[in-house]
Amino acid sequence: MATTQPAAVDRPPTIHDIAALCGVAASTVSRALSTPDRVNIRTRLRIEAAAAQLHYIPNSQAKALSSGRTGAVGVLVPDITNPFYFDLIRGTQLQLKAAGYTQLLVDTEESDEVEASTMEQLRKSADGIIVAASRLSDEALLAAAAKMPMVTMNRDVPGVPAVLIDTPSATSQALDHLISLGHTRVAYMAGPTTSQSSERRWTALSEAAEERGVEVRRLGPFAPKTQSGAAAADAAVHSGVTACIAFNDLIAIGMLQRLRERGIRVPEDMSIVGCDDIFGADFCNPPLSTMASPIEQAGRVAVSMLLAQLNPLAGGGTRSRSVMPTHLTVRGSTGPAPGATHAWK
Amino acid sequence: MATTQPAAVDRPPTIHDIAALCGVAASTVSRALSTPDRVNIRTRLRIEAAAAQLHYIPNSQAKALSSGRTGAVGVLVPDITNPFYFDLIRGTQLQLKAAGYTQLLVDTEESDEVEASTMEQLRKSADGIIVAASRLSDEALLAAAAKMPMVTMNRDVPGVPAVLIDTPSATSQALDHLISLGHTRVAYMAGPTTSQSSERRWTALSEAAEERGVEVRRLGPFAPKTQSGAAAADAAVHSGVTACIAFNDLIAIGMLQRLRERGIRVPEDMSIVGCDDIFGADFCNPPLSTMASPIEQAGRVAVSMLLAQLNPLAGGGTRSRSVMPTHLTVRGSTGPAPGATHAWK
DNA sequence: CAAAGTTTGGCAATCGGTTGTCATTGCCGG
DNA sequence: CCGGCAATGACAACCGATTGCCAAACTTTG
Repeated sequence: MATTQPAAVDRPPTIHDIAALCGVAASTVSRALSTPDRVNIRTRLRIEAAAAQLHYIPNSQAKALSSGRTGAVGVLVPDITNPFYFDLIRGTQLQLKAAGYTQLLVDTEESDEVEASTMEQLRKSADGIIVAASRLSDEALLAAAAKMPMVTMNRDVPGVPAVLIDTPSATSQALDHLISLGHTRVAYMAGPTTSQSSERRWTALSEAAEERGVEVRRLGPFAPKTQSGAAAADAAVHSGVTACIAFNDLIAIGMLQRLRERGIRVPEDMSIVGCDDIFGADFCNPPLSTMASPIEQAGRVAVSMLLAQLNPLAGGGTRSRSVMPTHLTVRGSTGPAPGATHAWK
Repeated sequence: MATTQPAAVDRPPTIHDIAALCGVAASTVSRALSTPDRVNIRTRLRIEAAAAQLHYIPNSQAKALSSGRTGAVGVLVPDITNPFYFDLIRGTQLQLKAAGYTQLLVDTEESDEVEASTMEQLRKSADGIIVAASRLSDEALLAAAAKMPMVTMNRDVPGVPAVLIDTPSATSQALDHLISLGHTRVAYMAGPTTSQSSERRWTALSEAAEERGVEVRRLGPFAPKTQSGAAAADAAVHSGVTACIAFNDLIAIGMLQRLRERGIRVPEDMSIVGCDDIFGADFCNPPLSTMASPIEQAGRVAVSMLLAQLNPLAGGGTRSRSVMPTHLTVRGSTGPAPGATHAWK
């Protein structure tokens, strides 16, 4: 029978091939595969067998086109090479894969324009997006969130679901730590002015400083890269502080390198606290005291929140905000202030 | 006129909306936008104006479905959190974006199965793929390459275009460096057995050792993670060598940490050479001597080679192999062998 | 000025599915 | 034994573009 022969062509099988093989309509195959209950069990089994035999793989493009759902989620990060995002990306990747979604990772190059145009592009090719450290304005974010399901990371805009890392509270831990070591003049090495995280940290830090009666000055802004650490270190030394809390570990590590070059000892002459506990923070020299949090888990949570938006049917109230705890991890880059006397001496 | 009013609906505009607005057929709009020469210049301008006015954004799904081209390229890496891939990913991302392609990044979790199934999935949603450090067999890779345009990174399979990083030749530089420091007993800390890079390095290294009449032993395999460094360090110490060449910087950095814990000084008691010059290699303690190469550029080259396959029309003969140079960067983790006498003494 | 050649742009099929509509079938109780 | 209801599966429209084919309009040439 010429009509019964298995797909003679090389081209990947479609539901039509399966339909022909089983003697049913293509739509029946579609239903058997996506709405099993709406089809006779025997027919379904036949279809499934045929699909397996043909090594059928559904065409995601076609599926997306007709159903409107793409099965993909965009993940936007400002800088892929920033180690902070490694764990985040891995977290989202794992959780998305577990849910059968594909991750579309995009580096927005710390640019609000790239970010905006990417979102526009993704609007039709993703079911939702996760935006880390957005550079967009609150209004722009809100508008974008209205057009497609979205979860932000480290960006708190009312009305947009977010996963926040509680670094503000960690900054007071860091400050207390430094105070307990006798430091009274501390600097905050700020990140990009467009970074809300940096602003939030500074706010928390200056409030804490006021409560505790110590002086904290803000220096910068500095780009979140190790190269900026040199300028940051010089600024810190010039300002006369004995300890610094950096916007993130990249700046902190860069400072470590610069201070070493200049012969300024850490922590004897200057204490440094980073933020994020990125890859490298534990083996730099000296190992960096830093504010750590479960970043990979943050990525998973972000995905869960997004998927909850996408499939409201499933149980579980949709939380619109999730805060990840942060704690200070003390390593070798912080020590007693120069000339400080121990209280219990 | 009810018919002339701009798209009343909220839904994103399609070519049909543009066609209606201009009073032409949808196909004309399609041509005006993708084959400008085949349409009257005035019509084209009208269409372009309408498209701009409507903020038209072509639906990539639909485009992919009907044209067969998706405008996306898959990039498969075994482990996103390995810093080695940061620069690679950034290189591919930049070059792909410049060419108007989208990058689909997937972490294959060092698993050949995940890798294979990902390729299968990507077959319909990407125009080609770049596979870094594949865990697949030569046959499987060759078969996959026959089904879709592919470029491998650090994997040399005849018939499959590849970008290779010339670490083998760098290993002899490393060995010469160690020999010049008086080392005669050297260990190679191997990577995963499924990694062809590791095998190629070992082959080159043992040949070079034979030529130079020094002893090199192979230890391992070790997983390419800092955690494996502890076992590697212990094995190295136990074997009695005075210098190690590690499969990559992660292992080397892990060794550095372990040796420090055990009170073994680097480089006084043991010299360590890494490979890749990843983020962190310059600020670990001591800074790591390592074999460096232009990874980001390698990513760009891989993309160029793939795009050349996709658009054979454009000039430029299709190279099927590209080798990136590698050089030894000496930092603080290598020094004179214990008890060695300087030759010029 | 007509014949021949070249643009130009519309029609309709197609990509591979999803989904609404509806006819058919079979089972049930009355 | 028949009407009514649920289950089943075929048909066809549709998602938003691309593209082969062809007719109309225009240009060139003899």
